[in-house]
Amino acid sequence: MTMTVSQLAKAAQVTAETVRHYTRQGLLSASKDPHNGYQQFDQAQLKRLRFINQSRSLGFSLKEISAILAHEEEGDSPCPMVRDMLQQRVPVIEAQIADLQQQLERMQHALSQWQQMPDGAPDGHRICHLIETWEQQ
Amino acid sequence: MTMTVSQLAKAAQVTAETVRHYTRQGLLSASKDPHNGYQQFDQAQLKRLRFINQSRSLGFSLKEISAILAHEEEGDSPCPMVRDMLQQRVPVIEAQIADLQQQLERMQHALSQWQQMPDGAPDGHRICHLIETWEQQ
DNA sequence: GTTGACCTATGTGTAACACTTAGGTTTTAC
DNA sequence: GTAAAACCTAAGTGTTACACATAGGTCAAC
Repeated sequence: MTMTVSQLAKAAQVTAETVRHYTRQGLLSASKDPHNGYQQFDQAQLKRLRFINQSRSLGFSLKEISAILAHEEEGDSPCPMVRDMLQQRVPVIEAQIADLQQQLERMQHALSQWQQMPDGAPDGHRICHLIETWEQQ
Repeated sequence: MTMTVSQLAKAAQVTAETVRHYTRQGLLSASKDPHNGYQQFDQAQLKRLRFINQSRSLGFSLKEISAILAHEEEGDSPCPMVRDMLQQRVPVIEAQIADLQQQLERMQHALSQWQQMPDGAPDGHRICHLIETWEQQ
């Protein structure tokens, strides 16, 4: 009932490299086949890996997931922590969206400003006048 | 009329580390004071650094800015290239915004699903039922 | 028995810096 | 006049979550 790296990877829809990475980081644990040194994973590790995937799709970093798993291993319910972490992340993501939207507006603004402007050959004074004479905001 | 690292940094509103980084990456060039080995920057480098800042606020990476500067040093106008690069980036940024918005919705959806759910103590079968029983999409 | 598909460990690369280490230099204040 | 504060150097490490490369050992099938 144990699996190798790539069997576990396939079962959880990730690459073998990802499984190795998580194992190196201590998010998954493996025993070793004494015969050939291959890593062996059991069903509990598959559950763990699926848990990691779910958590990642909620936006948690590997470090945060480590903390959640560690919390649980000490016998505490990580759920209140998880609620908190997710709630705290909401405004962060909202800020990231706002930043990107501003970025997009700057880009579109520049493009429309540039629509009527010629390219201009290099004259030794300017690098690219489109950029240098572009007015922000 | 030459400046040290931190004088240049101050003039362009960046940190001294940033100036050193750009210099190491070849985006800025410096001569050396033979007396003490300090890097010396002239006005052209200040212009270059301001150009880099403008470009970065348009979303160009250092690698792309390198390419723009190299293009210009060969006597070609980088302007057509700059237009192209910016136009190509627009849909990329739009996609990033869409991704983040989906992410935000997943998070908010999870939080509202969890509102009525108890935390649940660890039972050896579940890590955090909030996450494990959470339904995506 | 060899080919192809797997496995191992270790190291490197990605982006754009920030920070640290360990030291030399210059300026300022007392 | 000197000592501290503030600067400078080069080189290396850390950040994120893997992907990829290297050099080799293992296993299943034909």
